[in-house]
Amino acid sequence: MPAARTARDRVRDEVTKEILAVATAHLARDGAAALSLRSIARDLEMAPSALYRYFDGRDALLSALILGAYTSLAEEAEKAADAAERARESESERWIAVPRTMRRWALARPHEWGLIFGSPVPGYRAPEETTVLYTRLAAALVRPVADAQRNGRLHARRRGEESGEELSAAMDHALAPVHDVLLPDSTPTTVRHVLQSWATLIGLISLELFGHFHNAMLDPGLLFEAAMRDAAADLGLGN
Amino acid sequence: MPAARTARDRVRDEVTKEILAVATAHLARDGAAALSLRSIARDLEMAPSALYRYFDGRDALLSALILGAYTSLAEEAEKAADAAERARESESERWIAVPRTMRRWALARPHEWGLIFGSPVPGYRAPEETTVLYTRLAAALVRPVADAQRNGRLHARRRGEESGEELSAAMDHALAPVHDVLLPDSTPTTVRHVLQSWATLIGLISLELFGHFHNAMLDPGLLFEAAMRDAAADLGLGN
DNA sequence: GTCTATAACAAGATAGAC
DNA sequence: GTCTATCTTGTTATAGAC
Repeated sequence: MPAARTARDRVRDEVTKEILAVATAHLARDGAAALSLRSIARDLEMAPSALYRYFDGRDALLSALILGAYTSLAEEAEKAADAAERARESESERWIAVPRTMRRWALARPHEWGLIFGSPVPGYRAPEETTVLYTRLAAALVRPVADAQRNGRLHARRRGEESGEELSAAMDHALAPVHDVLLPDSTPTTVRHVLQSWATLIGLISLELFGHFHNAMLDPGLLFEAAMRDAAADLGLGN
Repeated sequence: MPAARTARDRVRDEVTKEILAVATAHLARDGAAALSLRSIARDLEMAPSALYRYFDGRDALLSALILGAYTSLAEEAEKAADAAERARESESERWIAVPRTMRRWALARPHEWGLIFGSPVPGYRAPEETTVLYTRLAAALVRPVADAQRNGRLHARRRGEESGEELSAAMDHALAPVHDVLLPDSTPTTVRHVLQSWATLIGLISLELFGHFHNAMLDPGLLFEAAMRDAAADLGLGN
């Protein structure tokens, strides 16, 4: 049936893109809270009500922006992971590639970072498709770990085990989803370290972006590099 | 001059408290974005414009709420640090006490956590007084580390040093503010580990609270405990 | 059917007169 | 303290143009 792309369809896509472009610009300038349909309509020189032909309302537009942010971040991460893989860098360098790219991405578009990792606006919960993109992002980050594991070149310190990690049973179960989807060949300890590194990574970028390092940590980038290096060592990635 | 606390002053304080109480309740129910002066005024059965006699506007009210959140969190953290100190627990247990309290606090009042550690609403930047409270919070967290250091019972692994931490110069400078204010007797490596732990701590709680562990990490509390235990080990705190 | 504009409604923040 | 006026916002109803 609709294999035919009518002229109207093309115009519709065009206008949709324009709306999203203006909305993204407003988001970057004023933040999500200040996003206003009327203001976007003014910029586009159309009536506010006309926007409703393209988006169900403010919430739907915001959802589209959230989805766009997720997509952009996931794609950037995958590109970085691919590049590091092709460049045959050391394992720890490959590991750091994605975090570094995420930080750069975040610094370039802080409000979009906030859309993903900031306080969720109650009501407009993230659209369903974001879970797929979240997984793609996580998979890009984890790829060097999975590769090293597969090649038997992962020499984890198993810090926890040394001191007798007794909670394995409950912990294993709690880690199962990530374990199964992202790192099926790895040990639970590796999965746990990956999750902790994920928290450190998100925490460092958010603290920097949200102003918590102001006058405290003078060079967040330096700390970030050191932290991700530590994470690589904890995971047992060679350099 | 106004050493005399007139009756009007007392009433004014009373009403101010009532406003803050209602505002806090609304915040907990609907989140910061939905905070509405009119709705608060309705609950208090007064005219919306009357609120301007007590707060300069919506932004000022929100600033007061932010300040309240900081105060509450800092006080809870200090109480937890005091209790752990009095209980003469092991050093790693003392270290975990404050993070554990922070997580509990956050789970009980997620919107207030978002006010402090979530995406900042552009415009209402945090009031100046928050820096003092932020320092009190950090000092409570760090107290066991400083004590162990002072008693010569800190056996840091100095993981970074082993592999030749060449960036000491720039890193030392970047760490200086935290070093001087919070941990003057410690090594830069300890300060760095504290900052990384801080990021992990904030990251874990935020990820949990903002829904990123939904269907991924089934028991965030377990991961939190393990991560903070790891942090204690990295810092060289005995158990 | 599809798009757009006009107009209207409800809710909100805020300033000023009283 | 209140009331009123002005401005902004999201949203919808309606009617006309392609």
